[in-house]
Amino acid sequence: MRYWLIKSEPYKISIDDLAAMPEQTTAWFGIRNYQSRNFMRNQMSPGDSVFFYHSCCAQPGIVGIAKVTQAAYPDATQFDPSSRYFDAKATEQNPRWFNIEITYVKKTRLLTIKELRRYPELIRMRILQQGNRLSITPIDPTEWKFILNILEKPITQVIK
DNA sequence: GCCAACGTTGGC
DNA sequence: GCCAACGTTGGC
Repeated sequence: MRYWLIKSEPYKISIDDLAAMPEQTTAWFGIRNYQSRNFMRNQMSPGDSVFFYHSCCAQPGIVGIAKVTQAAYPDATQFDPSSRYFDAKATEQNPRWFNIEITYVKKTRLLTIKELRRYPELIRMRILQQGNRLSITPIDPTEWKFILNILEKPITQVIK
């Protein structure tokens, strides 16, 4: 049982989009970064918990919680020449890219990256490191609990 | 829109 | 296997 943070550009798939999907579930396809692929293929498994993060938008931050509901399998878009995620070097026998599936759990308040940076307990988070661009990052169990705790408190008690 | 940081590609 | 060039990410 592990913890993760997954970035999504809300104009592609927002937390509301995820909630509106059939079964509130989607394949997390289109990841074309080896480190993120390896996390999915080697480590992510059903039952893992996920912070859903909006990036590349006016207010980047954590917006909800999801869970992994399907272990990694080959990403179908790599075989589809009409897809922007097509990869000519991938074959059915030797797929290069994988996706897991995630399912909506709940929305949270917006916990912005700006706010995340204010907690010394979170300074080691990957997404807060300079230049970090990984769209899937592991979250330390201690950090997970810390963030959950922040999310449960009224905002007025958290921000000075 | 800018730009720093990083990953990937490809010539050698 | 090096490394320059290029493309992408993502906060601001």
